[in-house]
Amino acid sequence: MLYTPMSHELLIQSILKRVVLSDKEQQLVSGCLKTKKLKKKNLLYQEGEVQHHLVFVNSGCLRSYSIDKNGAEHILQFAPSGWWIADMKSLLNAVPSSLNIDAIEDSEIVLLKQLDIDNLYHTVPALERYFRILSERSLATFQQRLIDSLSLTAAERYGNFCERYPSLIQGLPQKYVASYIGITPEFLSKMLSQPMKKR
Amino acid sequence: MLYTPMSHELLIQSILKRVVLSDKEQQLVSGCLKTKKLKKKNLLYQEGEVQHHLVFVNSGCLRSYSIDKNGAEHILQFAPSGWWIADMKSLLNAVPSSLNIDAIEDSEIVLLKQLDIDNLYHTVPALERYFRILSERSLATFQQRLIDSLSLTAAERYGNFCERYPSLIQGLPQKYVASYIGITPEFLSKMLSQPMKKR
DNA sequence: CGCGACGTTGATTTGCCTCAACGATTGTGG
DNA sequence: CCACAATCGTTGAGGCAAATCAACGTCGCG
Repeated sequence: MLYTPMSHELLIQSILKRVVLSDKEQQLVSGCLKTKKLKKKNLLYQEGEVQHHLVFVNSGCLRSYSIDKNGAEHILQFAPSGWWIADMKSLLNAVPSSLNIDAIEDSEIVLLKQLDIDNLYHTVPALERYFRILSERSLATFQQRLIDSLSLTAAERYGNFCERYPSLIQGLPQKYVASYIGITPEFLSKMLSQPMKKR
Repeated sequence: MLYTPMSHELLIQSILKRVVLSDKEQQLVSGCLKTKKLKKKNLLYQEGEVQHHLVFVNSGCLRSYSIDKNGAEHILQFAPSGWWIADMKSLLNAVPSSLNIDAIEDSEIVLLKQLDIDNLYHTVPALERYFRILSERSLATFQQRLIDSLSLTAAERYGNFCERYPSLIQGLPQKYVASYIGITPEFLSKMLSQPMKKR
């Protein structure tokens, strides 16, 4: 008798929200998953390593970020509970990543190897639809974010961030928000103390 | 007796490079395609319209761009021959687009309705794999571009652009390159006239 | 030919960064 | 439970990358 471990529940639910999986198919997916705990500030992946896993967040929150030549961090993505995170370039091409991924809170995560995903596409065809949908939606999000970074001021980008991720803001250090919208913590602090300009 | 119009050849080839399609399946896809010619500077989609089509470029070159509140254009994407282009947010959610799409050269394009795509996923399952792969790769590209825009200087971004799209540069007005990498045409001109700093 | 789009150049401005110093808060080990 | 260090946010002075505005030369094209 097979069963699905508790720590895979959230991930399976995420899939079932988008596509239909038989019990058997759920087992096949579940069989490829590895659960892991990650303490706050601990690195999962470091710049220079090849990232072989898609990462699903059960609880807590991760972030991916690059470090520029001056040592400054630039956050590409936050991944709270229920979200996936990965460096797609490294994952797809099996090349060394230029991103770091770490936990910003104590977290429980689920790892899925890219190799296993490619196999699962044959045994669980619906999974291909799931990841197509996910990729498309993620693509839409990154397109929008790039447009914003090209055409909006820092204050407007901050406003957008607050609107789009109101729940993330709670307990998130300001300097992470600054890094995400592409400004320094000092400048964000000054922005917030001023009499809130338009937008 | 069915056959595939010439103007669908390049698109079908693009699919066959990634997945296997039977003759019958090729016909099914081909049956949903609409070819169209677009003269230089002519708009295909305008800000505020809902974009219902994925667009494949047979020849020529298109661009997608937003216009900010000061009237400045910001180019999100170039699409030369063999590339797809669309505003994913508008396409997926059927909401008004914030992007314009126009031709920067006389072009021939092929249109594919989002509704037809969704139907084709049932009759041509391999198509789902094709678009999954495309979305993932596009996602990787946009992730990288966002990292670059967060962590690199204008000169470095220009260098990257030249490395990544050497063939695009030919005949492309400088102001479009400037808009793509997120600077003004004046500043790009000054950068290029100066004794080429590091990188 | 003449007009409009493009690139160039210079003077000036500005949005955001850098560096440095300083409280406040958190958390940690003794 | 306190003392101390580390982390975080704040504030100020000064600096720089890139924008703005304007003028001008050139080229391609109708």
